[in-house]
Amino acid sequence: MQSLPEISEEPELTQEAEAVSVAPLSNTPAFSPLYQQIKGLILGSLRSGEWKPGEAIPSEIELAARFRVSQGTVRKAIDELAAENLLLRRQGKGTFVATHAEQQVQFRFLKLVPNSGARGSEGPAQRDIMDCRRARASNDVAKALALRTGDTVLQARRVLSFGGIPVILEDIWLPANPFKGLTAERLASYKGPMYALFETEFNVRMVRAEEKIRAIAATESHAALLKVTLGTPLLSVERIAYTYQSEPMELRRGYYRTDTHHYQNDMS
Amino acid sequence: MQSLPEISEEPELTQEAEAVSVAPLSNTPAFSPLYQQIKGLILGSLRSGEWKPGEAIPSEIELAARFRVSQGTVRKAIDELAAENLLLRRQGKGTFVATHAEQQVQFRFLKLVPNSGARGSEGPAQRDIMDCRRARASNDVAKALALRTGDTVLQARRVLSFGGIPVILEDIWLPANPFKGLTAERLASYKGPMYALFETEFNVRMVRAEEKIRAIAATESHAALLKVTLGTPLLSVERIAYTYQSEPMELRRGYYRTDTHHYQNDMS
DNA sequence: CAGTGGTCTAGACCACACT
DNA sequence: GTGTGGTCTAGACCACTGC
Repeated sequence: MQSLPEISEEPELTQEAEAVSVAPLSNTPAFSPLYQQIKGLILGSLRSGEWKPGEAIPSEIELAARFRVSQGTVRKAIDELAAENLLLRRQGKGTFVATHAEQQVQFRFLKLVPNSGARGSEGPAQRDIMDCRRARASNDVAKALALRTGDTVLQARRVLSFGGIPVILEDIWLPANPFKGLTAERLASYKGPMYALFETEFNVRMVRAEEKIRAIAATESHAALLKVTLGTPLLSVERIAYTYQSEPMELRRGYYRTDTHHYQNDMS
Repeated sequence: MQSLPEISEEPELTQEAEAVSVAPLSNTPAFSPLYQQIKGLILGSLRSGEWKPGEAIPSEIELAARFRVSQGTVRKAIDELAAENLLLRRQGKGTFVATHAEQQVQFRFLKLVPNSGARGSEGPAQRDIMDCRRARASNDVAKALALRTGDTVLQARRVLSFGGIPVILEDIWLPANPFKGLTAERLASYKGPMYALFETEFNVRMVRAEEKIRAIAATESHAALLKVTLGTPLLSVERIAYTYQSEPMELRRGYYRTDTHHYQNDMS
């Protein structure tokens, strides 16, 4: 493993640099390229909030000087972070911390689109918060959020409507601690994606998500809120969203009507 | 736009090289970096079958010499093709044309996994071909496959079972021409993924796929073949698979039971 | 104009696989 | 050892943005 050069002028980074570069050069069981170590340092600055979502990070040349590596090495680290949608490169302007509060990526984790229509061709969604209260984590909720059964969680329920038609019913669970002070009123009054609110108000940025999809029959409460008949087939979408690295920060159980919309998944 | 150097020793490539490099250097409306042009040339060789799935392509040094560019430029072109799962890099061995006939990517486009069990923990799938015949393309089938209504297509139906339980019912449509000679017997006797058979027998490699997912109620024929009761909610998965570039080559309508399995989608 | 990211090159060296 | 891909560097130049 190559060692990062010592960075005595950057006291807040020295510790991290030492933490990732310890092993000698040859025959190391876990070889880690320099650019991966740089990537880890940048990730650390993102996690610590040194650069906030939407802001520009230092230029490649500055970062190369700070870490005492070549610009090409910094570039490769940034390339990977940009490929993971954590950073956004803009030629001539700089490199920016990605955010959910952008038009182009309004619904980065919502794959439901109108049937045979261009995405978002029907105007913004109407969001109706039905409920938001503190509760105790059940077994499965605790497991999904890496909490202990009985820990306090925030639980919310909302309906998303498009063109006046209710299409999505969502139950949302959040760990209480990072989201202290979140209320139904705050949720209801916020215009824009919920994940953007999480960023600006609670400094929580969702970076990755896993979804498990099943087909179920609408129960009475589903039917009432989505205005369908009892037993209508619905998509059940269970999503766990993660922050930087792999800390689960949200559990969301969605129920989607698929008469006017469908779940779109492109693979390559 | 930069020009590719002339390659007089490579007659089969000269034409393509000229085709992609015409404009002068400055103020070009459509600037295309050299590595993108190289990527296009490599893609052309893949499409033409110069290198077959599973084979190694020439080394970076050889390709750099052939295209008269530096190794770094070839590397960047290969990097992107590898990121798109068209090539597979193996350190110390070479770069290989990706194939569906590998254990690790057995079901690259099948996202259905057993509930809370490791993927493939239940042994191989049992494939039962129910039908395979020539037919005329209906309106929607023709549109999906970029054919004309009434063109000849091959239509197949099969059931996939895991651990003796039927889980997936699939209707498959293929354009008749590229798959001339495909029979139910050939499908039934082939062990392994269908896409691997397409590669070896028909030189058709599926590279990309789009899926539209809905929840539906099982019809009588669904119920009979999947051994569920009439009206059971099923996932309806309509997939269009594409070959190199963007030619649609397969339409597949799948009906998934989601009692023992679920559709898993990871986003980042 | 200066500053940013983007491309291209050439060379050195490292890690891995096969022989 | 030889050949492959993988990393790192240094420098030159190009394209885009905004002052």
